[in-house]
Amino acid sequence: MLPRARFDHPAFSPMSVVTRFAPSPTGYLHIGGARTALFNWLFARKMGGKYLLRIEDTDRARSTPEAIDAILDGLSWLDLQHDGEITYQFARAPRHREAAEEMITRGTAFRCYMTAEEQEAQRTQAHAEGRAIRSPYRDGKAPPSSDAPFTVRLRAPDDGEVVNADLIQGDVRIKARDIDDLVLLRADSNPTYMLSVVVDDHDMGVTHVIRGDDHLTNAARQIVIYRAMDWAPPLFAHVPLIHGEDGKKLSKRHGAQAVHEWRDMGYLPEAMNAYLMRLGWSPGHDDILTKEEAIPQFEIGQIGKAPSRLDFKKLDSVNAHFLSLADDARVTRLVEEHMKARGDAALSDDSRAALARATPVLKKRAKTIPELAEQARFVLAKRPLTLDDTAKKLLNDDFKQRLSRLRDTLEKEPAWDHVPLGSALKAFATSEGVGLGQIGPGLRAALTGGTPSPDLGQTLELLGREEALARIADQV
RNA sequence: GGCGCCGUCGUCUAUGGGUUAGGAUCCUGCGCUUUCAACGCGGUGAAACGGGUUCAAGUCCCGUCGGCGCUACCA
Repeated sequence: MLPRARFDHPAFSPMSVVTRFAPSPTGYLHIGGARTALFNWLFARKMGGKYLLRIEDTDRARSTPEAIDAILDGLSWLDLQHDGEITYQFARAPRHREAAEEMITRGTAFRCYMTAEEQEAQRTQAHAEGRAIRSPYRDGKAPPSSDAPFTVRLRAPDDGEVVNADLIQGDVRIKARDIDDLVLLRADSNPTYMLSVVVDDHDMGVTHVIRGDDHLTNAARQIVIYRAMDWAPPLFAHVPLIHGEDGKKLSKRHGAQAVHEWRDMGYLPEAMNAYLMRLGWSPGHDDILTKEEAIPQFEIGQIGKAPSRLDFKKLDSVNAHFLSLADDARVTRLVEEHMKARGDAALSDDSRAALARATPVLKKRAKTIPELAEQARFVLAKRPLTLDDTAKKLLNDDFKQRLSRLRDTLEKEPAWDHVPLGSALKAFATSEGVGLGQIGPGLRAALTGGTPSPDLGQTLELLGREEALARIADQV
């Protein structure tokens, strides 16, 4: 069992900050969850505190080991390492029951013997009266029989209001009449989410609960549970949700929601982090920053209250930024993996080397890995090249004469480097009495068959002397 | 239905009552130029609506509209 909390007083020092990310393993790591994890991680690092991970698997029917792996995978891809051991919530059910029992003893919770029908009737009545549901057993009404099944319910406050001084949303006040006698222990004696979160957050010493604002109204109900146990509640920060490009709640039809899908689409984890952190949060000046750069600047109070939308175009540009900065060998590997995943034949050693040579140039020009793979086609193409229609037109008989002369010039080039090669091209154009516009497109057609490629000097260099000259020779 | 939260360019956002409402991205014009990009310089584009408080409101208050959440023996 975990040690009891040592943070029963809100006057903790910054060093004692404890945050947590608490996903339920019923699917993949959602990008909204990823951002929540990021915010928790950022805040803990900023404060020199701890960032904990808890798997909320109390829903036995919907929780799966595969989902746990997927979530752990996603978090590790994003390099969001948690401190300490992972807490599995279901394993702590005995402790949760113990807390429920304690509340019964304290008189802040009670056994409720309502049948499903009675409950439905109560619900209807509460609905009609515009208030939350209350149990007839809350004040000690005798059970219908000694062996009647029961749930354990929280005894909601009779009057007053509960105030959550939310770090993002400001003071949120809920009146007592709107707080229900919620179920703490089910009839099978398993704890509900509402009980488990409170007990676990308390026992784990969580000081700041940063989560999606779908939990905003739950905070008030949870505060009541803290009071029922005579525990000091943590500080809450409810982050607005992320919506799809159409402004609607994220759902299946928006496509990619899981982080592994973004990885497969060729986005870099550092780009995902940079993009996600700026959804709802702004440091004021910098637009693109790594999570390490964000640590000192991170402020919960700077998180906006309005939901934000996904914008793939913006993500693309953020990804382009990090792609151009990424390590060459890593990018090359990612491109290879992408080509393999899309079903291409494995690269020969020569092709792999050619790709590796091209990566430093190409990574500056591409937004994503698939796009880079597309731009690398010209290096990987095998002779004789297949020409597209434009290339065929460019390579007419007249031009072939000129191409032949260019080849002779190029052959004499001592250094096969893009700078002198570029100069040689200009000098050749001058000697032919034409502009580069009369040379470039045709040469490129011969060199690539029509697919896009970088600057011609670069293209020649990346192809290598032998291959470049051979491709030209193929066309004259 | 009840309760709660939200509402600045298309999008992400800055703006602690007084600004020509700033930046990024997208779109777009021009430049560079051998394609495509990249890059450089410009441009279009915003305070949901209506009241009020105030000398002064995007900023404070109220209402309307719109979006979202909770209202489960899901989390």
